Amino acid sequence: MQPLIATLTERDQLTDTELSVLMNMERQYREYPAEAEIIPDRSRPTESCFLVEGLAARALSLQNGERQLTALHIKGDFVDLHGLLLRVMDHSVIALTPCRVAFVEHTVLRRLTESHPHLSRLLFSLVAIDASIQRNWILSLGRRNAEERLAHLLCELYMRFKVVGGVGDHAFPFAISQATLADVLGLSMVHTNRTVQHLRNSGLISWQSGVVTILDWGGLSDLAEFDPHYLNLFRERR
Amino acid sequence: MQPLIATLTERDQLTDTELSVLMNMERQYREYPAEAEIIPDRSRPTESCFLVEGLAARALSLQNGERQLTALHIKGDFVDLHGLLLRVMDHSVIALTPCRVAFVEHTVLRRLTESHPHLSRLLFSLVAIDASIQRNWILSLGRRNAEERLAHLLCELYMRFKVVGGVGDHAFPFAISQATLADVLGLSMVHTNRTVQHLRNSGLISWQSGVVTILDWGGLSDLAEFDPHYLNLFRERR
DNA sequence: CGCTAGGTTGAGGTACGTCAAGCTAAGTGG
DNA sequence: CCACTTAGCTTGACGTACCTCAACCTAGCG
Repeated sequence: MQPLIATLTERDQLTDTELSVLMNMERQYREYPAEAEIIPDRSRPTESCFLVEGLAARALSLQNGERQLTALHIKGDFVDLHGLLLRVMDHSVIALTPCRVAFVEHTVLRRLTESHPHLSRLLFSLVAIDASIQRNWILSLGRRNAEERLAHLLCELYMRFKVVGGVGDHAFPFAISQATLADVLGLSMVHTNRTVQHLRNSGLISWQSGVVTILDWGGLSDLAEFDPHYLNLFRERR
Repeated sequence: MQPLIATLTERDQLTDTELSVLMNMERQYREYPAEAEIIPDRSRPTESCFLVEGLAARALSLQNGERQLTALHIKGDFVDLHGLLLRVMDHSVIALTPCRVAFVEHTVLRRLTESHPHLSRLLFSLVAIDASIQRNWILSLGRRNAEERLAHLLCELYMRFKVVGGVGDHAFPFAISQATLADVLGLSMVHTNRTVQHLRNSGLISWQSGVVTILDWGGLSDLAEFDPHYLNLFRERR
């Protein structure tokens, strides 16, 4: 529960009642190996889920098999809250690394949203923050070159990881293959590789055994024109 | 009010009470000329708005002045519902053509969401549908070439226009410059021009005096691999 | 009649993609 | 301990989808 609570309290204060509502929320934990499908496209989930551990993604594909990941999720992210609103999935959610996921019945969530309006708004604001992140990905894909795009992604991930903890000094776990990263960046694998190497050779980052370390935060965030505002990492009456 | 009600009833049935709540919702209309800023970036709106007439967009920019539009909005779209959740804007909303916009105080909306949970969910599901559209733009920008990207956009817009009416047979108003379209597609103006011409010369579309006509829906939607499912254009208990 | 915004065209450059080969490290079986 | 396999990373050569620059064209408008 810790990561989800951290994600929420970063955005607004929770009352003791709200905290205990969350702590006591009926849920079921499931484990997924890397590459597993957590929620299939076109399914009609009857429960929503949040990530407790691991890295997951939303995936969309073309008929020729090309794949684009439209969001990356880390522990604390309510991955599928919008399933509560949309009913039929328009994309799939997959585990990129082994994942531990907590599932909550829609009925439980719906009851919660009706009895705790503030907590409900706070939860839905996570959906809005996700949308805000997606807008920034659109900006990256449309107007940033490969290097800037990767730099921006790494800045974003570091800031998000800092909220839920478990990161070292400017370092965070990122145990995915470059082929997967290519599906995030909308690039080919080969060019992704060259882009990663370029950031490494510029001394901006290191990336080894599944851990990214940002060696020069100023340099990387300047290159990316990174402005964390869109992540809503501030307490606000919501 | 008609377009908003059409947008909502396309997704779920409204009770008479909900209809009258909407009809009687306090609101204020404002007009904007093309290019005007409807909601500035970094502002803290105290009201949300929906489009009654015209074409609007969400805009994000880089320091060098390059611009990316992250969403296109037509009449009936609740452009800024998420301002209710996020407080500080992370992008600007601009009028692409002359726009008529209805503003509703956050206090009014908040009261509504607390007294009418179903209507509230239905409104928030519009936010989720926006996010779903954004995911598809990410797919387009990451994995579709210029022609497929434009084809997909036009298919999407036609389907959305059909819901709110006022369109001819496979035709809809699209009175923007190719430079603006380039900012939607993440392309240069020159290449956008060539892409438009190519679709025209293939006999798939015509685009003149601000009206796009899809001459060959099958051809265009095949080219785009368009599947309207993500627009949630079906009635569903929400 | 001239001005202007927007559309069109051509020529040349570049950031990417594709293909194909080779490398490295970790795991597997003998 | 050593072949052998495999997944992932790396490199080079070459192709192409897009970008940039710059000119010109067109229709609408004062």
